[in-house]
Amino acid sequence: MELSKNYIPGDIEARWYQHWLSKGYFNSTPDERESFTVVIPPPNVTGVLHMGHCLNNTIQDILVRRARMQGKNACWVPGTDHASIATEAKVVAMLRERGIAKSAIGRDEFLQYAWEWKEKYGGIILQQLKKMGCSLDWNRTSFTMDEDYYRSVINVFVDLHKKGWIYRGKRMINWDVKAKTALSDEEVIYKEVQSKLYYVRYEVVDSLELTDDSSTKEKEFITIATVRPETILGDTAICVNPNDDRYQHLHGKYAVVPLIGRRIPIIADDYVTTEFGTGALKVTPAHDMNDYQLGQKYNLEVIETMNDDGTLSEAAQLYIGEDRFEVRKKIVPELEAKGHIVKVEDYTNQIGYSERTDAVVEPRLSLQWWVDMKKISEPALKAVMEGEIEFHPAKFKNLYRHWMENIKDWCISRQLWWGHRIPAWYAPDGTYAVATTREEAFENLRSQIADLRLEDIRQDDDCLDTWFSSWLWPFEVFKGLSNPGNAEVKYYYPTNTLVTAPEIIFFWVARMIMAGEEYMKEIPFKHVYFTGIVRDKQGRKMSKSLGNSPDLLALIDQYGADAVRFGIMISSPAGNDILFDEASLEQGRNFNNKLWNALKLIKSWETRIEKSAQLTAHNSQPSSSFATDWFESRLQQAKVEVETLMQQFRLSEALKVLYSLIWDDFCSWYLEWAKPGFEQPVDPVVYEKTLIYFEEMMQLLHPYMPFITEEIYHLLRGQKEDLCIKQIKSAPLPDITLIDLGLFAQDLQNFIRGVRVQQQIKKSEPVELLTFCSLEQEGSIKRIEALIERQENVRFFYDKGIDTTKTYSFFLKGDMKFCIEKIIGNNDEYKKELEKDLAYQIRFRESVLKKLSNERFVQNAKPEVVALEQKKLADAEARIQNIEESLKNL
RNA sequence: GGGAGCAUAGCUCAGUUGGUUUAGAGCAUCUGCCUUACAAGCAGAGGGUCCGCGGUUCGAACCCGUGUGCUCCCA
Repeated sequence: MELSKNYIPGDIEARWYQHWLSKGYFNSTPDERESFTVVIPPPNVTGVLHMGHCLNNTIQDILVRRARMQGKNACWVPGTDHASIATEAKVVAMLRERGIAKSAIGRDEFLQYAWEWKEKYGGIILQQLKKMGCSLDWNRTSFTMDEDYYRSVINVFVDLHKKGWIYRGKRMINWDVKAKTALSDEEVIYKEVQSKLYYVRYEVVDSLELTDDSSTKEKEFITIATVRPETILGDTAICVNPNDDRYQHLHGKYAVVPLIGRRIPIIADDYVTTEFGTGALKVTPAHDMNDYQLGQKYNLEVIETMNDDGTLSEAAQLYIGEDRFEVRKKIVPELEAKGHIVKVEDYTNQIGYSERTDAVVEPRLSLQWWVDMKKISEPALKAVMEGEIEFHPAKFKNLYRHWMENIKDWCISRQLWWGHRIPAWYAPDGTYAVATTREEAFENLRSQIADLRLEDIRQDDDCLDTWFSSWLWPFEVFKGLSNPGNAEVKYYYPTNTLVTAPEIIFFWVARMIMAGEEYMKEIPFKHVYFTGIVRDKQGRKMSKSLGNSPDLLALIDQYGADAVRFGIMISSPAGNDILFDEASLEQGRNFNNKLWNALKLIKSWETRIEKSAQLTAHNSQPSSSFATDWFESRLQQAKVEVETLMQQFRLSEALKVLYSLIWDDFCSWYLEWAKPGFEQPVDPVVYEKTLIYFEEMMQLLHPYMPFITEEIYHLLRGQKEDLCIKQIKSAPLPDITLIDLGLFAQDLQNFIRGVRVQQQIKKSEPVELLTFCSLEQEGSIKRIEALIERQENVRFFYDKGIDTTKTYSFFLKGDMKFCIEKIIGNNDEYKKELEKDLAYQIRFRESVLKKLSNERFVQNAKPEVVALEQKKLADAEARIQNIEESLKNL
């Protein structure tokens, strides 16, 4: 079969993925083997594959494929997340395009459209994962709104409510006026914006009563600074710092709210900073987080001046029904006209925007459902701090602890329809019951309300935060809650490793641990591997709005999935952000090509295997025997290194080890050493061993680059079994002496090549290598002599002696010395070089001498360290002596 | 304002309990080569105030303090 000039990934990748699927390699059923379970962080049904998924899922696939090759029963569960807010937004937008308003069609019809949308687009991302080669068990594909899953979410709500851990409360929340929904703190993005700071003066009066004293004395004013003048209408106090001398005399007095004339108390609290603005703060408890707290403390009136869509309510008295930002524009001139504006300054501040709709977030009081986190979080903190669950890298433990120790209650209601509807039913008088069914809730309510009819009760319109369903993911994908104690959940849970982004350590990781502890009485996973955030070349986070996120499928088409996987892994240390650069994909493609060409070389040997008896006496060929023995040890060494690095989750470094093993050790050194001479036959032993080495390297590389490795494995010789499931054998201990001898051979060859370049000696011109060493050393050199002689076109001479009238280039290794006579070339340049080296060596010797003559060093340092310094000294002295000799002869 | 992390070659990063480190790798750069697997390649070369300052130590990229810069989280 003719192999193409370069590796072409397209067809090969599609073919192998189909083959693996048809063989069912990715499907897992419980058996007697050790399980290795990974659940995918369920991507949004709205999503398409982006670089973050690529990184995250490549890592999971590497772990899963390796586990599968190590004899474990690997099970990687795919699935998607219903993504309440994002999906609802997509469906609303789709309906709007068709001229349909969500409010016009009602809940049931809306949900029909939503399900349609989900069926049509929800699986796209999973299809894309196949392109990347992800070895997921597709029979297990789950969705957070599957029937059983849905019921489990509801049951958890009912259960936590029964335990008293879920409550209903009016709280200041982040309100998205566009989506008309509450947002969690994490869904708010703060941006720096240019605002105006308005200084507004309020008249001061002595009492709450409307006594007309304006004529008798001069009016007094207090000036506050605000960026939100439209909220003045909801003011219920002015607050100053108790120690602020400017306002001492105003404590206990009242201020008059401009335009509407309401009288509000002037209170003192050290929450107020004297330096900011005028040192006087207007307090609007219904529309500011901090003001709300002040309001609670001083029992202030709460006036909600805003509707859920950001327009002003009747309670505002003015501008009713107009948008908050319109009102801001209008109220300023009116205040100005009435003499209330003192001055206006430019001001830069942080304003919260909705992550989903980009609307300015409005702090708003709302009746929401909450989980009391203090009760449920304790075991989850312990599990991580005591190391039952390991974080990689461990630095995220600190972050986790800080959050868990300062945990706030979790607002779990969302004013949306797409999701798990809150199982609470209300009687007309507002009494409510939480239950799994309407009937159950009705029974409960009827015991409290005499003449209640079933049709009178109404279910809560809101649905639950998406994270309230995904925190059950690691066990509910095995129906751990809907079918408790079933064989699958027993076998697969706890899962082994979770791979996710540090951004969702609180939303998801922490909460999964809580749910696992609460409902399975066991941690959900043993290891959490945090990937970095994928950024662009300039370090900006990849986002749709910046348009800096490359089209992953196009990249796969261009470079191949293996190259993309390589590119993203080679520069991706755990927990560090990765700066995505297409150059690394190119490196991946080049690596593919290197592998392909090594394959071509070895295939070309197939027809040249020497079958006659004279060559089968393998031992009579010391050079190829050395090459195979050396590489065997080198391969074993790398295998051990890879195993160690993988265990530490240092996947990027393990890949670097393999890259260097294959490119440098195998292609650059081994193949050159083992290569037969021009038109020479191939030693069958060398050929056989080369195949074994190549196969083993493909096996080690397979988790990273599954497609090309499988392809090469099959092309090397007609294999019946697939690499995908071939079990990795543990490596015997490598022979370090052999590895060192190989390194020495490489150094020596590099020296010869350097001399050739420097002296402009052509490769075709033979060179004499004068060798000075002991008899014992000569034994070792003999092992590498032939291959160096052939590859570098040199001849070794052991007893020729040196002609002291000539100059030489030399190479020292311990007390061995190798010389090549200087034939031509610029003597001045060579002299300069030698002098530079001499100066360096002398300085180096001095520094070592200084150390060794320091008594305290010799006394305190470990003997090995001292011995090492002594060896350094000896080496330096030998070098100096040789350089001086050479200089003398110049 | 509170907390955390990071700073090593042009870029991305290794550097394990302080001693083969007057510091490594990959990529990029420069020079020479279409050499019988590979120019998506081969052979060579250059490139560093280990962020600044101070301390501990016989010895510091590494430990301690401090300053600066960047990033993130919380408010």
